[in-house]
Amino acid sequence: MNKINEIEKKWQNYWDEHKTFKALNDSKKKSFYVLVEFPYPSGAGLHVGHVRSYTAHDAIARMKRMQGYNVLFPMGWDAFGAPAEEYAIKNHIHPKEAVGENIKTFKRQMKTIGFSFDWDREFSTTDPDYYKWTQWQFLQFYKHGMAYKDTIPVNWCPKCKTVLSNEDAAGGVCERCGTEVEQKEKSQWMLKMSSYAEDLLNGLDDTDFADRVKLGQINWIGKSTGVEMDVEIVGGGSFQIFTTCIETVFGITFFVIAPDGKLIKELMPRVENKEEVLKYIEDTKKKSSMDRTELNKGKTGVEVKGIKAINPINGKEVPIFLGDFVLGDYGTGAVMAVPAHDQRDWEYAKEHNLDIVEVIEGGNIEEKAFEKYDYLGKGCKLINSNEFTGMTVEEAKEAITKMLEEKKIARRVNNYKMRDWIFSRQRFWGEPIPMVYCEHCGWVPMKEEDLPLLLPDVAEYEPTDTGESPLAKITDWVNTTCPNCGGPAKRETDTMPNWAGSSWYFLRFMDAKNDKAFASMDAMKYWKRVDWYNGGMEHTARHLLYARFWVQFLYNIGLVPSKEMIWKRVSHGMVLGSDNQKMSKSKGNVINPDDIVNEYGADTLRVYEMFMGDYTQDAPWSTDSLKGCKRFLDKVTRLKDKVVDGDEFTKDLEPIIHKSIKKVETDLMNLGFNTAISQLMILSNAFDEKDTITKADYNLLLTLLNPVAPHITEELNEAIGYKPICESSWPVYDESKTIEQEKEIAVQVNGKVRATIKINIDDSEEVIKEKALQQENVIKNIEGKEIVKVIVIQGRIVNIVVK
RNA sequence: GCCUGAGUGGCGGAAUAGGUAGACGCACAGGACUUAAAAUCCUGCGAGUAUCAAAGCUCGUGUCGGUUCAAGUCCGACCUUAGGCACCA
Repeated sequence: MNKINEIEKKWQNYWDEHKTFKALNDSKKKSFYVLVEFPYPSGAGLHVGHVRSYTAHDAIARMKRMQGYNVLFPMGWDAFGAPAEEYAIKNHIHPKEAVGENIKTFKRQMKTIGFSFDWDREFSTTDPDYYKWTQWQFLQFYKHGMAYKDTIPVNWCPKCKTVLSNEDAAGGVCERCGTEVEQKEKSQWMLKMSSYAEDLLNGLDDTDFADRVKLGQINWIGKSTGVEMDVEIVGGGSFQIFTTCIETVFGITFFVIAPDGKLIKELMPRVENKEEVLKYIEDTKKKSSMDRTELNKGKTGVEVKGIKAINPINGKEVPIFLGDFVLGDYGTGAVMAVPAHDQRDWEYAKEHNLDIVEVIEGGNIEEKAFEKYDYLGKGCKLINSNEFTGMTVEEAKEAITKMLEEKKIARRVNNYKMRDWIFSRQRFWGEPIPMVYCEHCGWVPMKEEDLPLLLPDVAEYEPTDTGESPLAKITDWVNTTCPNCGGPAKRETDTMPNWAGSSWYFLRFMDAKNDKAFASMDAMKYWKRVDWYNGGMEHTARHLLYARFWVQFLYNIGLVPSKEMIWKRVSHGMVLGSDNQKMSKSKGNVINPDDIVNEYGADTLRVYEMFMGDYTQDAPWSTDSLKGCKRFLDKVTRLKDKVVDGDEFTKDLEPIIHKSIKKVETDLMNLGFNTAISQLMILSNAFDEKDTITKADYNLLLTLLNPVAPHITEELNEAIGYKPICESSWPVYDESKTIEQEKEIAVQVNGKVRATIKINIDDSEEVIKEKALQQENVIKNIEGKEIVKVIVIQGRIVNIVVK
């Protein structure tokens, strides 16, 4: 162990022994809750990317403590999940053990880097004491009608043998293994998240998420406002369609319905070409969602013969088609097709030789559809639309909707892309779903007092070929009695998705040891909310949405104090390899934080990761740059030799000192970590130019640097005989002292800098003007020209406009 | 296709409400100290042009226009690039 590591160890022990970072639930101080996403403890150990965001928020936590806040900065483990299970299958080690080992490694690494977590609140989502409450909350969802079983076509990964949520199957491939996803009918637990769509949208107003985060949420929820319209079928019956472009209703030349929807099943008895239709339905099922969403594959479909629909606006009979571009689970599962004004419909019409009727003028429908993106807001007018002809699109939209509403054949509705949350996984390494199936009573929830429902030890981790969880093989666990009638019953063998445990963990941190409730109302009221939550960009859509949904539900049943429990959400950029590529074993560009700590020390690693660039942006690793940060810390260390007694700041260092306090403080709170460090470098350089500095000067520099480099600063501070920085207060700057008396400003002639002048802060505009006009190079440049005006911006610039 | 970012030296990146573009750091070059190396210190470092040397001058923040006394910053069109969403009616 080198000298640096010894010093770092010394202070880490000091913090441990003194419980320096313990957050109190009964404090009179103002609360401040900083949260970094708890990691999945993978076998690879801590990534330098973790170090970046943890250091950033560690610095904020440390500063806030010094500013007198009771700071909660917790850490835990999101340890359920497929990777641990994959690892178990491969190596025949129980995930519990593998995860336990990984957690040990992560924790050791975090400690050597000196993060100021309150380790007394540590837990893992896999602890029965924790997942007991995850299960308990599931029961609340169930009891309030928010959890239900449904047989639905779901995304099925043939390799992982599991069902994937739409989110996990994004792009038609399994997020985990990249295998193409198939469609399979399965009975699944679902959470009625879609009923919270509007609330989740509105709730964003009660948060301080970064704009790009809010937009991510909004996009994911995917609200569209439109009209639902009834369509009569010739010879009886009707169905509904949803459209956002009711203004094009006169352009309907056919309807398209979803092959996986309910409507076609109802119509089946009347279909003339049953065989053809059934084949198409089967084909659609076989297609993975990859094929189905492939844009350039052409528009397949078959006509549903023997059934015609009536366009409600003009009574015209039009054909009905089956097309797999229409989704059974969005809107009504049926659409009106207006090929003149929708590219998708246009292509379908071309492929199947259907009429194209133009109803909005301004495009060239011979070539392609004239779509809403093209015509909206441009004053385009309707044609071929009876009494609506001549109206602008915007007028017609309203007038047609009104007319249809009056006739009671249409209503204004909203639709959301966000679906209900598929909550079942056919996996072993997850929270067991505390439900029991009884022949007599159906699905019955377990009694709350019987929780937790422990995950049994299994010998085989592989999912069964039928896609059931390995739990299904443990018959003495599966067979149980019905909590309702006492008869024989079977347990649910599916487990919860990985997102479950992470949807409420931030509440548990507020009261981590509570065995009466997931967290007490008092504790939640004291901490109020997560003041600042940081995580990866990849989690800003889903995890955040799930967590917000979970909280809103708990709020609605009176279990949490507010509807939104996360105030500010920011996300960090990735740390890339030095080749500007994502770090990966195969590319050989991975940096192990342990190596850096051993060679350069934790403080250097911390300073470097804060200095490397814009926190919200990706940044490549550079060992050279890291060395530069080591040099900076060495310089700070050497400054100790210049220290002389004195408990006041050196007079002429005062402006830069006060400026530095201000800049470091505001930059840290605005994610400007790199500029905060650069200010500290400037301050050190200013100290270095002096022959001597006072203890007060030095202590100030160390205090400002402490949040980022907590070990070395404590050591140096101790050496000059001051009490530990972690037990001291953050300095307060004096605004009036940040202003420098003398300043150099530029003098421009016609916007071009021609000279600089020194001005005094008290100089009047006249004095400055005069000074500027006396400059040699200014005189040269205005010679023989007429001065139109002289612009003086106090303390900034002089611009002389000449002709 | 839609929605977000981002384009600034050799490199990472600075530039609060438009006001000296390139802070701070890295790399590089020259010098000092040293028997030597490391460490440290000093100087230079956007391009071009001028000069014995300097001052100076011209150009320069992805491209083309515009607004302004003044544009990296504001407006309009576009290009490149990263990410998200995507047959969502």
